[in-house]
Amino acid sequence: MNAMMHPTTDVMRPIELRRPAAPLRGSDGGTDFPKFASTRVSFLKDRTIYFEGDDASHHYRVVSGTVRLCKVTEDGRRQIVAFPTAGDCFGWTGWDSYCHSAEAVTPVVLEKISRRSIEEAVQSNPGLGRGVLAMLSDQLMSAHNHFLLLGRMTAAERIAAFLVELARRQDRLDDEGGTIDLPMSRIDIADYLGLTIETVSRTISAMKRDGLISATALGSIRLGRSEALEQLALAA
Amino acid sequence: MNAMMHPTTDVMRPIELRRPAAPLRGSDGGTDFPKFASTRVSFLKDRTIYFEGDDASHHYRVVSGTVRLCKVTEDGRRQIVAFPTAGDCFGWTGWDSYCHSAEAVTPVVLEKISRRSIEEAVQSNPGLGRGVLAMLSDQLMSAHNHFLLLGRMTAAERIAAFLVELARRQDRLDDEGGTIDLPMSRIDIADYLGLTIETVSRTISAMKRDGLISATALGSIRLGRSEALEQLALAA
DNA sequence: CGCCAGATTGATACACATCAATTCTCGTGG
DNA sequence: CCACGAGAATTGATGTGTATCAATCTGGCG
Repeated sequence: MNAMMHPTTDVMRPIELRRPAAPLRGSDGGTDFPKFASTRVSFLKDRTIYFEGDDASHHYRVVSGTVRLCKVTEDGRRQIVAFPTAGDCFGWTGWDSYCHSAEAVTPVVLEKISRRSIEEAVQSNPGLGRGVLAMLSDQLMSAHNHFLLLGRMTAAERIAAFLVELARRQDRLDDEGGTIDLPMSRIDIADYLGLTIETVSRTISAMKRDGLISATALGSIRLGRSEALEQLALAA
Repeated sequence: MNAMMHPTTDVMRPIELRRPAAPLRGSDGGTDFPKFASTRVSFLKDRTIYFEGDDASHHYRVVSGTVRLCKVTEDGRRQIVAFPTAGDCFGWTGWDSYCHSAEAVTPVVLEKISRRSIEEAVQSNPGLGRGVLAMLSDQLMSAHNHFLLLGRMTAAERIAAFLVELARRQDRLDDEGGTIDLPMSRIDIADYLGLTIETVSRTISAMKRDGLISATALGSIRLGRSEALEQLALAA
């Protein structure tokens, strides 16, 4: 387990498609994060949005698509920290540089907000700060839940928790037999859950055998009796 | 691994020793968290400060001692989320109730700040919000680092990272042969690092054999050649 | 001095990692 | 439209790091 497991290198530089600014947009899904003046940018699948260590000049909000935030050790071990999707924010930091990299899992469209403009806006309008605060609090809480997953849950429980989380975020938890999207690869899932691809694959296969889930195509999964999954995911 | 590992139940109710309020205190260690009007409270070792699910009415700042923040599953598996010490804050949440419990590892003295007073203060003085923001950002970054530890590091690496973290927080990293405090039990360490007591114990013993560390008494450890430890802890 | 919770150490089990083929998927070009 | 190729996913065989079970040891305290 010690040595490198799935080295993931990425030497592609982001390509930014500058679009006309669309300041103070209306409200689409996600949290009630305040609306700042923003620029639209797009990234192709697997392109890097920023690298760990880059100057943390901007904050992002996902308009569409899925992003992955990664930390990588010197010897190539990778841990995915979050999968922001439509409505989610990322790239906020109290430091000068990002402490993880951000990559496009699917083609993505983002709102890019300069750090300075946020700081100025918050300065002049304290109410805005609350939105940022709420966002950070939520992310911290999710992080703490993920601690429990990474530190104390079995492979099956991690997968179940992951699927339930996805279903919830896609509003498909209550749909019986609802089909959820799995936009990311097995490697991404493994690196998010602290497992290997093989274990992820085997566990998903076992769940299919047991009738917990079924799949038509790769990249989507149907939940059969989601209660059983929630049971496994157990939460607190 | 599935079933309960080290069930930890705590049915003690907090005992609060109300002291004269000491509002707007001077600056002692830790981050530059703004000073709000606060009440001093003390807790004996192993007393619970609040339970997960309790009404999140207050925010805390550690004056002295060490606290542990815990999440526990139904079947008794526990994950410690952080060990706040002097200067650190905890208990902030965007929700109505706490999403983890807080317990005194050692006897502790805390500053207790009502949630409302923070919100009012931030409302009237936007500058204060920045301090809270910085605190949350820092905690989120630590959380992401801990992801890497829980998801991708070996037992030896986790212990090394833990000791280096402690040494750094106690400003003993550069002291050659500096002695650091280990105020928490092996169980606490295990539940923080996602291991078992036995593995923690074995790993520490091995490190002693290898001359990485040495110990005079339980509860304190001397680092012999901290570079080797930092090497193991590898970070990003 | 003897008790007892916590820590250490030992023997063994097992969940997941690792190594190694196969088999799918899906984009591409004939 | 189908054959082809390549990367991704699955499946199998085996290894190993850590959990589990079980004593034994240690150190603080009445």
